[in-house]
Amino acid sequence: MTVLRPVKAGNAFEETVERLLQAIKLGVVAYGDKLPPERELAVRLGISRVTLREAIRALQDAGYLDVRRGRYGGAFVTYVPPRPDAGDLRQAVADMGMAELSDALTFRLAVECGAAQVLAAAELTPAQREVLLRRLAELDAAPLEDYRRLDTAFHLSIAELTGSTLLAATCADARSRVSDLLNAIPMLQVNIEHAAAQHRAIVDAILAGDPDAARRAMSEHLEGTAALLRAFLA
Amino acid sequence: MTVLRPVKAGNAFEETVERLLQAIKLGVVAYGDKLPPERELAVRLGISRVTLREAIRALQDAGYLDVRRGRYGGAFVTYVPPRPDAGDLRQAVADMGMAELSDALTFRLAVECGAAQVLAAAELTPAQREVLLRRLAELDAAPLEDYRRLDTAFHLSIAELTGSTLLAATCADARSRVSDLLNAIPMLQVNIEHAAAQHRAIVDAILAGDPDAARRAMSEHLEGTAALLRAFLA
DNA sequence: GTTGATTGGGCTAGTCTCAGACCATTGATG
DNA sequence: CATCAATGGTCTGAGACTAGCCCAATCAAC
Repeated sequence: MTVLRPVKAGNAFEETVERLLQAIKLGVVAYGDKLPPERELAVRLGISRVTLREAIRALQDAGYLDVRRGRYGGAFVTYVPPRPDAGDLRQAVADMGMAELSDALTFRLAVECGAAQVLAAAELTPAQREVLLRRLAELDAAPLEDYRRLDTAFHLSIAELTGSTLLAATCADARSRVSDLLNAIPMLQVNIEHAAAQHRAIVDAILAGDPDAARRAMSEHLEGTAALLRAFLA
Repeated sequence: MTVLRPVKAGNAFEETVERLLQAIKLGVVAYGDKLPPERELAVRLGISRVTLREAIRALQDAGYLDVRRGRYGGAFVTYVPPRPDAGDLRQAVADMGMAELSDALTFRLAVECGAAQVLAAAELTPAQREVLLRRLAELDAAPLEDYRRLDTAFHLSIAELTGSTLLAATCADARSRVSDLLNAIPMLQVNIEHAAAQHRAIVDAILAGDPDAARRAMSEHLEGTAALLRAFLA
């Protein structure tokens, strides 16, 4: 009875902290950027300013944000992803539990492959093709410290370009469930080159309008990082 | 910025009504069945009994439930899916909006194809194979009034068998977003036979361990119903 | 019948969340 | 240096939601 699951994950405060953390860790707001003004953000998140402020305060205490008052003030992101470390990885997995990890990886595989397939099956406008190619180029040209963020942006673009906000939100959710783990994997040059070739294959298949190839390329790519994860746990 | 979307869709009461309606319309609790006792259900939904009772009361007033007190009492489902009708369909689409409909169809296509692919790529136990075949057989043998419910059960089984509760919940959500529309499509014998062949193809591909074929079969099946929808709107 | 277990019905005190108003700080601009 | 717009900081009263408790109805079992 998967449908009679909890209606809400936690209280508004916890949910908000989680969501802001997601935005920060996925790099939607990069280091040095600031969040939208409280009044605006509260409306977008569908919560009161009081609750939002409590969440921001918690993230400030935890060292993710630096809040400054006055005009041109705001909540600035101070978080930098930790240096990849196999110990952190084991810790992150332990926090999460193997069952939940497996669930998250399966979930991500399914929704991202689904997004790639759907996008490949759609007729893309020149503007959409351009977005995809630009994200790919940015990722290829990325300095190491921006790699994760731009990789995330690339993957999320595929879902967003399908035009389905539900799918985009689901892919963002799936990604954020494994982001701590991905961030803990040491980035080796050989892996990055391997990933670049896979990214290229995904884009080629989408632009060629080949859903099967797109699915296969995305599947190989994600299985690759899943295998890396398992390798570092063994 | 798809990640800074609302934290919650509505208040607890509305969310609960929606969730119970989902369970009823998807046939998770069939006609004549009763919901779990209030105390138990409230815990499972993560809400207070007061809020749950308000939701049940609303569904009772709307004619979906019949609530009886005392031992062996409970909230019994009285809802029967309306007779398919093209007028209802147009109405349902109008209530929903074309953009949201398109979003929901894309979403469903992506997640269900992803689930089929993942399941085909997994090594299934004999028990899992049996569940899949049983659901298929039940659907083939279904009397017309049970068809929708068993069709839903078949589709959800694919997601559940992947072992990912996240994926199962997402597929249930995707299905429920279009269930009103599916229920409004007149069921012609020729369509049911066509669907049966597609269901068979999906199961065959999964049992054969062929993710590409599974994806393709699911995609064709869902595009078929999507095309039916569009046809009835033209 | 009487009993007892199970289930819905209802009340209360306390916490969480909200909307809205007002205050305090900052810094660009004139 | 004075102004002022933008932004975070704070308070309050109202409503939503919760946990926990007890009451009322029903019906199988004895």
